[in-house]
Amino acid sequence: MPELPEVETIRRDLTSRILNKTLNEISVLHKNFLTKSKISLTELLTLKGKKLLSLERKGKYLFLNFEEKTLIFHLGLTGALILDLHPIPENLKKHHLLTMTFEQNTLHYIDIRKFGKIYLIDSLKISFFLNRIGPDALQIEFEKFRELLQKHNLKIKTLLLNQRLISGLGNIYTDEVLFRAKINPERLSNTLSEEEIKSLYEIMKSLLKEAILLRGSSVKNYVDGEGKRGKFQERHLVYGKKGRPCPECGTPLQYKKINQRGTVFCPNCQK
DNA sequence: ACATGCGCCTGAGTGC
DNA sequence: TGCACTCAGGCGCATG
Repeated sequence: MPELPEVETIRRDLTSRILNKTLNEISVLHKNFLTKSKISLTELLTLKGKKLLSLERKGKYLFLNFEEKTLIFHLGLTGALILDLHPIPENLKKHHLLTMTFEQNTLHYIDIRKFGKIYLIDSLKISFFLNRIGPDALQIEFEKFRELLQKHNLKIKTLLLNQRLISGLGNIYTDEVLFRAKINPERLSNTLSEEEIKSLYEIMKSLLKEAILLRGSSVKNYVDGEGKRGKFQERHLVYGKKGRPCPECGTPLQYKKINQRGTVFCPNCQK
C-alpha cells in the first residue's frame, strides 16, 4: 500500500509532531502482530522511557530512531500510522494493533490486512538491516541506476518492484513511471538505450517528488499521519484504468499480470 | 539468474 | 439476500 511517497509523507507528519519526545506508553492490542513480527512484548517494552531522536526512511521502511534502539515499520498493503485519532472509527477497531504514547500525542498503528511488520534493532546493528534494502529510488545516483539495469536481465517492471535492487516503488508508481517514460513494462532492463535509461531515471524522480508534494496516493485505505487522504491519485494516468483510452493516443489501456501483479499500460505508446 | 505459485489477511465488488 | 469467486498498494519462500 504505502509506497515511497506515502511513507515519506507519514515520516514528515510524525517528525513535526513527535520528534524529540519521550515514548511513555506502548500497548499492543493484537498479540499476533508481535508474533508475526517475531518480537517479544518484553523486548518492545524496553523502548519505554526512551526519546525519539530522529525519523528516517529508506524505500518503504520507516525508521524510528530511539536512544540505542531503532523501531522499524513496514506498512505492508494497508498499514496506517495515525496520530491522535480519537475516537477510533468503529470499523477500524478490530484492526487497531498498537498504540504508542509520546508525551501529549498518541500514535496508532492500524492495519486491515495485517501484512505490515515491525522490527526492533539495536542501533549499532542497523547497517545490516539497511544493506538488505536496495538504494532508495529518490537517492540513487544515475550511474548506479544505469549499472543496475544493465547487469540484470529482468523485465523492467520486475526490476523496479524488487526492493533489494531499488527500493520505494510499488505497483502504482511503477506503472505510472513506465507509462510516462513510454517504456513497455516487459522490456528487459538490459535492452534499454542510454536515452531510455536517462528518461526513466528523471521521470521516476520527478514523479516521486510530485507525489510527495501531493501527500501520496489514496486509492483505497491510505491516509497520512493526520488521518487524511493524499491527492496524487487524481494524477494517475494508467493505474486502475484498464480498458480506458490512453490519455496520449486513445488506444485502450491494456491489462496484464506481470510478476503476479496487475499491470496497466498503453500497448501503443510504451515500446 | 530468472520465472512462477503459494501463503499470509480482510474487504469490496461482481455475477448467479 | 446469500454465496462463491476474484481482486487489491507487498513480500518471503519453495520449486523448476
